[in-house]
Parts: sequence; structure tokens; C-alpha cells
Amino acid sequence: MGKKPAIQDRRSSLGARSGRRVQEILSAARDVFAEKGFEKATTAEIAQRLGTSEATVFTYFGSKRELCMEVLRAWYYEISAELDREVPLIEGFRARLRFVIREHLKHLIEEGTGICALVLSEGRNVDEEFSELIVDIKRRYTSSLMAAFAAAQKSGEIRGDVPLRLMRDMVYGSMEHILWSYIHGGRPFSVESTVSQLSDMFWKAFAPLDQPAEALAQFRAEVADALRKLDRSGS
Amino acid sequence: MGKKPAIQDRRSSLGARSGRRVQEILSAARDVFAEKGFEKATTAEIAQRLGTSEATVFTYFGSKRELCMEVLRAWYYEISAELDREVPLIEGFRARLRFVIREHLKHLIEEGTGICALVLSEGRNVDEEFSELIVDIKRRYTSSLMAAFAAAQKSGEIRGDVPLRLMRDMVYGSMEHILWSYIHGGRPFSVESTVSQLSDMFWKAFAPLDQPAEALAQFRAEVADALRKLDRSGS
Amino acid sequence: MGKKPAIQDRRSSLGARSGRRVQEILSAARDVFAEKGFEKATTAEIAQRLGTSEATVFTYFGSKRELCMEVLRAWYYEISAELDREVPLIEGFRARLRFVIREHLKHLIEEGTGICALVLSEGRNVDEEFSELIVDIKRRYTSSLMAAFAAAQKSGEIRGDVPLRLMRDMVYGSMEHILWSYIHGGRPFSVESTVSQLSDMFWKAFAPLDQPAEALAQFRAEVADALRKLDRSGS
Amino acid sequence: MGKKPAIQDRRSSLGARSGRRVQEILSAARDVFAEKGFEKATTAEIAQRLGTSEATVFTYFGSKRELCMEVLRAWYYEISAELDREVPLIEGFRARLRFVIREHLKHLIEEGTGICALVLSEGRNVDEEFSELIVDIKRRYTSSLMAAFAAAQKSGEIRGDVPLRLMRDMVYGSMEHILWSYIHGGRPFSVESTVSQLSDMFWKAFAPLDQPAEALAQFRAEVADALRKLDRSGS
DNA sequence: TATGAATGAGGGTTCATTCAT
DNA sequence: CATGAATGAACCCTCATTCAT
Repeated sequence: MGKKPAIQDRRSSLGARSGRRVQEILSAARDVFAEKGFEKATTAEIAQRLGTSEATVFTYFGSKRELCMEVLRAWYYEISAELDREVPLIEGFRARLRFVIREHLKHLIEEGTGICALVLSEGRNVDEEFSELIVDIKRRYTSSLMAAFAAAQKSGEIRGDVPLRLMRDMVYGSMEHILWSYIHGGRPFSVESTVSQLSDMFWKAFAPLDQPAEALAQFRAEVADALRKLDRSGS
Repeated sequence: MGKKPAIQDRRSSLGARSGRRVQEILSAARDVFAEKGFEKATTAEIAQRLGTSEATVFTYFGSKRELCMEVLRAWYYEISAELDREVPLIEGFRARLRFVIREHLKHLIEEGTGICALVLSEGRNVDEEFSELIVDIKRRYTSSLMAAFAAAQKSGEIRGDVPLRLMRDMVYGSMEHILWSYIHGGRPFSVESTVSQLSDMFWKAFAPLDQPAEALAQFRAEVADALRKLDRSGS
Repeated sequence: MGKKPAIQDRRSSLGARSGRRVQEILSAARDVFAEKGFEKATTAEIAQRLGTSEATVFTYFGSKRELCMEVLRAWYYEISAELDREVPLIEGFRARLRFVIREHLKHLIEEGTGICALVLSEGRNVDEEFSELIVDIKRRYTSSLMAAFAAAQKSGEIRGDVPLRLMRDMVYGSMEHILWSYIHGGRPFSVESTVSQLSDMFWKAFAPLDQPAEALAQFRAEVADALRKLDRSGS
Repeated sequence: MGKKPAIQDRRSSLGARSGRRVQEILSAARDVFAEKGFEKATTAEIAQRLGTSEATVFTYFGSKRELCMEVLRAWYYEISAELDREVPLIEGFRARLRFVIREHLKHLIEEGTGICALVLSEGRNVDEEFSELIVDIKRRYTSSLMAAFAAAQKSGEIRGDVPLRLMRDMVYGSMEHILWSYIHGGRPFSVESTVSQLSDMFWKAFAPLDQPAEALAQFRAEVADALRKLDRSGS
């Protein structure tokens, strides 16, 4: 909006965040943001942990918020890449769904409550300016599941009367809420059993409407077949 | 842990903030928080809308964050009371679930994206100090649904192999995500059709394991088994 | 332009800068700005001299630049008021011009090179935002001389073929340059003789074009008259 | 006073900056300073326009301020050279004055408000350190006019009772003020008519005291006196 | 000569919060 | 109760400038 385009950011380009320095900063920033949360984190502390000056941080990242967004982006990127790679190799919607759910929960649980809280919380605290960016990041992140949904809908594995988007929101929303409860409730948490239960429930929720009907039809055919046999044997 | 004497200073009780002034402040605060979000809202603006001084605000509320929490509490309180009253009168789990879902979506949609974003976002931005409070508020808010879950589990309307808490997280998590998508995507949004779709899907997800499809499957297995035996014996 | 209107400045109103505090701040600010110049002056120092915090300064003035503008405004205001009062009472354009010149030089010399440099320099360093304000201030300041010009042009005391604005620029521009030379050259400087010389030169520069012609005409009339008398007496 | 070894580091001499690189930098710097003003211009932008690094700029110029001074110096240098060359060839003070005025106005108007504002504004924003330098530059720049004044005073073309310096300040000060008004007022501006009016007025202001009008006045006084005597004796 | 990278050194500004009246 | 006034405390960010290569 009213942003000065600035001379052109001092840093190379927003694309290739590969330099060693950049990675170091990202890493330190992730730690601090995870520990303190965005608002309470200070650029001073991030710089301090790196043993550099704040100015160096700002050489590579335009603002504290941008830095935080990049931390999130990097986090999502990793899993996104994995999902993009693995999910298409999996056979069947049910297994795909299960895989996606397990990955999401596993990563967020394993990396500690800090980063988990950051991902859950800052995904919602977006300064307008980065609103579009976070939407993109999440779109990419959820694209594997969306593709799986699409394929499943086509093959008749899941119902076709509900927007994919709604199902996606159910899956991710549920997990977020579960993780949030976990973080704040401190209850013991079994990833595996949660994965199983969620998969099962969503499998049923998303099942084609005519599944029972189809099953019934097949059953009838089988029974009819059997009856014919009985008839034959009993005659 | 050396916690501050905390949240009650000179206020009557944690529950019912009554005075006219208190209500005015809450109202102004809600407007401002809804418009700007917590961080960008200022106590100065809240006071200014009331035509009083910031000091007055602090006479009634200990801190900006506390004020915000009270705004949220008030918001939840209203619906909580309604749910507590209405839900028990409804017959059947399915209808109860539907009612809860509709109320949640309806309120958040109708009151505008501002308060909606506030509820969704600030519910996650908790300063440790208020962490417990928000958990309480939400517990109270979700208690109607939890009670319905419990009753349904007892009566066999829903499956008994999944923690209620997990189902609750699914329901509320899904709705939060859906609302968030709505707020940021700006897509047209039909409360009624969403309610129907969600109710239906959750109904299926939560259905007892021995419902038609499952029962049928098991029955079919039995029959098939019997047929095999007959086959063998009859040949 | 793109300024946040802000909730409404915390300070009473831009008009009545009368409060004691305001005057104190203005005074301290003038000292610091005069000593260091705008850029090198710091709000910290201004606050420190007052024995208050910087925040207090910002309670009354929106920004460092605004504070500086107000210092300038106050400076101009004082003399403007004096000129508005005195000039109209003076008879004749020449005396008025002389008065205006003397006041300008006198004030700027007497108040020291600091404030003088500030007035001369910062009158030219305007952040767009205050561009209009400084123009207003200066318009007001020069209005006495402009009025005198207008009256003189009407009465035929000065030429009518030159825009008043041009003459005004000549008078003030000359003085600014003279003062600048004085400040940087450090040459001894006699206000009185400079006033006399300037007045005299401008008087001639601005004199009606037909002054010589008129004088000549009158002189011819007088001589002719004398000649007639001589004729009469010598006959 | 412990002055820094100052302005010449590794540069050939204070006078002639020759290298191609130097010229490129000066050119880019002039553009940026003209567009943004000194304070808002950044060395980063200057370097960026050149396609080099900031460090390169600092290889050739000791500081941002020095660079700016060199830009100004170069600007003045060009016209100074022209004036030095042309003015002595012109016959008569009036024509010389007119020439000088026209050149000054013409250059500043033609090169755009950016460089004009820079010259007018930064000529006044001197960091002590460069105070002497700018004085030198301006002395050189005004030397043609000063020489013309001196010659004119010698030949009796202009009055001898006023310091040349004062007259110089009047001429340049007037023009600066006029240009400033033009830049900020945005009024249409005719160089030629302004040149004519200024020349005419200054011509009159600087005219010898015994020029026609004065001489006439004195002569008239004498004649009148004589006439009175005649009157008395002839009655 | 050229420069990529790093940074020292503030600087202005913001607000929630306090307290005497 | 209400509040005007004051401020502590930080924070993000900028940029000219340096220096090893």
C-alpha cells in the first residue's frame, strides 16, 4: 500500500534465501520467536544470539514481521516439500489422509510447544501486508491434501457434495484445535492413536453418500447368488 | 511461582461486571479491538470513544490485556448462557450438534469480521497470565456440547471409543478454520448450508461403530461365511 | 497526505499553545535548535534540559519537526505582531520600509547567530508536510510590508510596474543574504548603517519611474516663473 | 582546533576532479540529491544508480556531505567559469549586471526545481566543517559580479558609499528569495521580465548619488536659492 | 581499484500505566 | 470516582561508514 518501494531491498532477492548468514538468522529467529512469541521477541535478542548486531539482521530481512514470516515459511516449506513428494506415491485416499494427518501432528508435536504455538498463533496474526503471503504458504502446504481430495472425489472414494475447501478446513482446523488443547491442557498426547481416530472419523465423514446403498446392493447380489445355489442344491 | 495477586483488583467479582461504566467501557473496547485487533488498538482510542480519560479505563480494568479478555469473556458468556439454556431442551444428539454449530457460526458471522477475527485470533494470543482464564471461558462455552456428547455416548448415539475432547476439538477447530478462511478469502458464505454439511459429516464421523454400514459389513461377513460353509457342505 | 489522522492529537488544540508546559518546551527547544541546528538537535536533549522525559515533549508536539516549526512560528509571531501594530502608524512608505528593515535585522542580530541561522536555514528545510505552514507564517510576517507596498503603489510613492511580490523578495532576500554573510563571515556589522544604506537603495529602486520627469516639469515651471519675474524686473 | 586532515584524502586536488568514475558519481549524486534533498538522499541509492557499491562512492568521496559539497561545487564551477569568461568582455556595468542576473536565474530555473532547491537549501546547511569551503565557492562564484562592481565604482557608474559586499548580497539574496518563492509558490515565472525588472531596480539602487535626479534636485535647490535672492534684491 | 558484508551509534516515537488532586 | 498530566521503558529501524579481500 503506502510502502516506500525503497531503493530496492539491500538483500539479494526474496527468492533465494540460501546464504549461510540468512540461514543462521532464520535459525536464531525461530528459536527466539518460539520461546517468546512474536510480540515479546526482540530483534535485539535475535541479533545477540547470533553474536551480531541488529543492523545485520535488518540487512537480510526488512522487518521483524517479515523475518517471522520467513521463519514460518521455512517451517511450512520443509513439510510441504515432503508432502508433495510422498503423498502422490501413496495408494488410496484413506492412506493419504492418514499420512497427512500424521505428518502434521508429528512435526508440530516433535518440534516442541514453542514453534507449535508460533505456527498456530502467528498464522492468525497477520499484518495485512503479509496476509496474502501466509495465505499462499498455507495454500501450498495444504495442496497435497487438496489434490488427494480431488482425486478421491473423482474416483468416488469420497462424497462429491461438499466443497473440498470445507473438508480441508475440517482436517486442519481439527488438528489445530487439538494441538492447541494439547499445548494448553498439557494432557498426555498420543500421536498415533489420535491419527487413527481422526483418520477413521474423517474417513466416515467424507465417505460417499451411497456407500451403504452400494454395499447393500452388492450384499443382495451375493445373497441372491447364494440362494440360487441353495435352490439348486436343495432341488 | 510468585504470581501477581492477579486479575481481581477492585472489581466486585470475576463473574459479573455490572456497573454502567463497566459496560460502556467493555462496549467501546470491543469496538476498538474488533476494528484494529488487540495490538493495534490503543487504550487512548478506547477512552476517547467513551469521552473519558485513559485513567478511567484503568480504574475498572487492570490492563489492556485484561480488558480484552473481559471483552472476549462477555462475548462467550452471552452465547454460553444461551447454549446452556437451549441445548438441554433439544431432543437427540444430532439436533443438538446442529444447533451448537449453527449458533457458533451464526454469531461469529453476524457480528462482523472484526469481532470474529478478534475471537479467533486473541483466543490464541494468551499471555500466560490469562492462559488459564481463557481455558475456563472456553471450557464453559463448550460445556453444552460436551454434555451433549456425554449423553449421546451414554445413549449409544455416538461411538464410545473416542475421547469427547477430541470430538469437541474437531467441531470447534473445524469451525474456526472455516471462519478464518471466510474472513481472509472473502468467499461468499452460506451459514445454513455449512451447518448442514458439517452436521452431516460429523454425524457420520461420530456415529457408533455398529451403525448400518458397519453392522451390515459384519453381517455380510457372517453370511458370507455361512454361505461358504453351505457351499462346502452342499457340494 | 498519508498521515494517520491518529486518534486525535493528545494535545488540546493546535491553536492555543499557551500552557506553561508548552512554553517551557518551546523555550528549551529553541535553545537546543539554535545551538545545534535541527538535524543535530535531539529530542533527548530538549527533554533533558527541561528535566522531563522525551515522552512529555511528544505529548505536546507531534514530532521533532513540528516542534521546530512551532519554535519558528513563535519567533515570527512575535515580530509579526509588532509589525502589524507599528507599521500602519508610520507615515510614508520610506519610513515604513526603513522600520521593517531595521526590525528584521535587529531581531535576528540581537537574538544571536544560533536562532538567526535556524530561522534562515530551517525556513528552507521543509518536509513538504510543513511546507504550507511555513508559507503561511512567512506570508503573515511579510504582510505588513506588503500592505505598505500596496499603499505606496496606490499613492504613487513607488513604481507600479513591478509585482509587489518581487519587491518583497528583494527586501527579504537581501536581508537574509546579508545576515548569512554576517554569520559566516564574522565581519563586524552595523545594523544602523546597513539599515540606512538598504533603505536608501530600495527607496531608489522602487521609486516611481516618472519621478525625474515630474521633478523636471516642476523645475521648468519654477524656472519659467522666475524668468518671467526677471523679465518684468529687467524691463 | 584539531581539525580533521580534511577534505583531501586520496583525491588529486581540491580543484579538478577528473576521473571518469568521479564524474559518474557526481552525476548520480546530483540527481539523487536534487530529487530527495540532502537528508533524504541515501548513499545506497546513489550507488545503486551507478550500479556500484556504496563502498566505491566512499573510495572517492570522504563522506556524504563532502559528496554533496562537490556536487554544489561542480554546479557553481560551471557557471563561475562562464561568468569569468564572459563578464569582462561586456561593456558597461548595467549590461554586466543584467548578464549576471540572467545567468543565475536561467541556470537555476532551467535545471529544474530539484537542483535549484538543493543549491538554495544546502548552501545554508553547512556542517561547520564545510562552512569555509562553501564560502570559497560562493566567493569565486560572485567574483565576476564583484569585479564588475569594483570597476563600476571606479568609473563612477555606481555609487561609492556602499560596501560592494552589501550590493552583492542584495543581488544574490534577492534572486534566491525570488527563486524560492517560485519553487514553492509554483507561480508562472518569466525569466526575461524578472531579469529586466531586477536590472532596472538595481541599476537605480546602485546609481551614483549625483545622477540626474539627485543632481537636478541639488541644482534646483541652488536655482531656487538664487531666485529667492533675486526676488529679494529685485523688489 | 572495487566491493560485499557488516555494523556502530543512535534516533524518534509509541503507549500502557501511574498518581496526585 | 474521575482524570489531566507525566513518563518509564523499549523498540524497531536507518544509514553512513569501515574493512578485509
